[in-house]
Amino acid sequence: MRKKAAERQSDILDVLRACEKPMTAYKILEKLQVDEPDIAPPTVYRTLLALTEQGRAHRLESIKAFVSCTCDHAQSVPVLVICEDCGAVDEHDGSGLLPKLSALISSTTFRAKRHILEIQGQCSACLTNPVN
Amino acid sequence: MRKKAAERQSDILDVLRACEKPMTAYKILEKLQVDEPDIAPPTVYRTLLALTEQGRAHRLESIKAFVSCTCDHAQSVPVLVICEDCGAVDEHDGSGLLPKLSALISSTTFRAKRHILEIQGQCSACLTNPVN
DNA sequence: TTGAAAAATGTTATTTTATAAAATAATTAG
DNA sequence: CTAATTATTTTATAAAATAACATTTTTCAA
Repeated sequence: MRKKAAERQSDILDVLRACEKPMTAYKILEKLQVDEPDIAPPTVYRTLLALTEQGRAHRLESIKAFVSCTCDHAQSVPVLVICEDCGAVDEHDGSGLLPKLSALISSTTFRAKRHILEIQGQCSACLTNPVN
Repeated sequence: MRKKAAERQSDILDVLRACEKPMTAYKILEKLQVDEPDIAPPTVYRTLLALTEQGRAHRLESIKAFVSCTCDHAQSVPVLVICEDCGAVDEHDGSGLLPKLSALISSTTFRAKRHILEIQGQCSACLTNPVN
């Protein structure tokens, strides 16, 4: 019995939500394989592609991992703040940056399709409690 | 006879500059192997790490490739604009975005170490001349 | 209905990207 | 010098991603 795409998508979102930290595609695969041992990488990648296109999940390009979206899925400029120490990720809406961003590149009349904004550093918890 | 790190770094920068488009680590490796057939991936990755830490090259996280820096190497916020069609990359200085960016995340007192700003879309040349 | 075409999903195998660990060479302090 | 340290290379493998093909499901015209 095969699953519908929508069901796979919510399965994967459940996995992402169950773990507060970002997960790699292969970590997600492992979790899914507990119940369905025959799932293979392309299934996970295809589903993650659909989820990110819908804005229901985000791909953290700089660390090759995924998180579920915690903001408005329709937002165009997610800003993903990643703690290098504990791995926690916080999401913000960066739409307010768009005017400045387009001003930066306006001279080249570039048509922007996707904005990738990731900030790496230390979160307040890890700054307070350096051992982690 | 082995090469000094500085020499490797300028070799790789030369390779990057010779090709205006971004190059993957393995493409760079191929070019280096023309002259030095025994070079292996770790040498390339180690050198690229040094170059990116110095700000003399940038890693395009969203396309897993590298370009030489064309702006001020000391700048803290490179904005890399990537054309999805022709692959060309343009670099801008995004330091002006810092106030707004930190305002976005100030509530969490996050200590930012690295800003990743990449914009994907179509450059003016590809918009004008759709076939590419 | 039904079965041919299209769309969605699954499977196998491979490619691409990246790094761990061990080996070797160079450098430096005593 | 030469032992200890550091830097670099080499070998091997791990991790991430996708191509190509196979199968199943759905759709919809006849």
